[in-house]
Amino acid sequence: MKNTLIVLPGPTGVGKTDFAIELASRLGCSIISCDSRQFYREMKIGTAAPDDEQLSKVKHHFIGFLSVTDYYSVSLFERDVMTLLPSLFAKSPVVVMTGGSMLYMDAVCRGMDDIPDTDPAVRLKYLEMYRTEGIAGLRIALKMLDPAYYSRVDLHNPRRLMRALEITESAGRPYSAFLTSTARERDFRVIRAGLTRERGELYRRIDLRVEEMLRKGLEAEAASLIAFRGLNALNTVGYREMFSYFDGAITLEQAVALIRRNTRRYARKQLTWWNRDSEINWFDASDTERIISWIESTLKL
RNA sequence: GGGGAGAUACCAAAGUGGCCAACUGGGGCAGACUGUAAAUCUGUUGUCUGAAGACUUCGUAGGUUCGAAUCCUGCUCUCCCCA
Repeated sequence: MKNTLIVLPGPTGVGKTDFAIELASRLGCSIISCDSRQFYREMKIGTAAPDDEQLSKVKHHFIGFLSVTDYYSVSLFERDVMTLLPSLFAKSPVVVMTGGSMLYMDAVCRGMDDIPDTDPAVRLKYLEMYRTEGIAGLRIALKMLDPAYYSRVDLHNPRRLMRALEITESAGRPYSAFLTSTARERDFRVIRAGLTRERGELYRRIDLRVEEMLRKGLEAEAASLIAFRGLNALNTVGYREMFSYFDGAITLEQAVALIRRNTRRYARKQLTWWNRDSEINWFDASDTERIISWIESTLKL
């Protein structure tokens, strides 16, 4: 049997963690977590990271291996997973990967193009340009430096514009020149079983999970991280809302309502992303046996 | 009991004779996405339609007018003040 990565995408709160543990236990393999916020060890509660009991059942990788102050990125994740996988496949012909970070998942399954690192000073330069000249300034600059990308980028999105500009300037070549839009060859097979649920059911589970986070001490966890609120890792549902509660801008009740709402939105966004991935076979997450039997029969093919 | 204010689409809230199917915000729904991605951004939101367009809306029942969410009258309800 060819080495196979069993990928389980699914919206937040759908029940990926439990299912992945069940599956990996049966297959006797370990789990690669693909959740860009569960990477951080200081953010266990708000990201609903697997707890000690769950972690003791199956070996997990990429849970809590970073500090919020560490720099990390999609391409580093791709590199780290590619480095780790051979050793995992040496122990088992299958490996389970689950999580909610769409781009990170794609990076592992299809690869990211090689794009050079940027000079932080260049990023600051364009951030400053955005502040002083607004989106229009970024557009003018991009139109000049990378007309090809300009013609297809979302011209309303400052992040995308600044990113393209900083790459172009740092590398001395247009950003678009680095984009190949071809999937990278992998020496293992990838099969995808998407976990979803009926929308109302998913929303109910999200609400319950937010309640559980509060019981487990989300407020205290967020409070302990308030000094790091400016870091990217903390620009995360569950923490942002708590910070504005600490600021006195909203009540705790409002913060909780916002966390629920923003989590639902995130779930929808995830579904939108995966919607265009025709290689995902979708299942109702409650159909554990059905999913497992599909995976087992697919592995034999 | 007396006086005043108001009832607008899922919610809030503009509109005070034609440019109104109705500003705007929220929410909902949909979409984009190549190292900030749980981020960042976009569209749409009365009904039917692919669209042009048609049809039904602004508490309710009438009326005035070529024409009403906008003016008049009755009714219902809500809020505030005085008793």
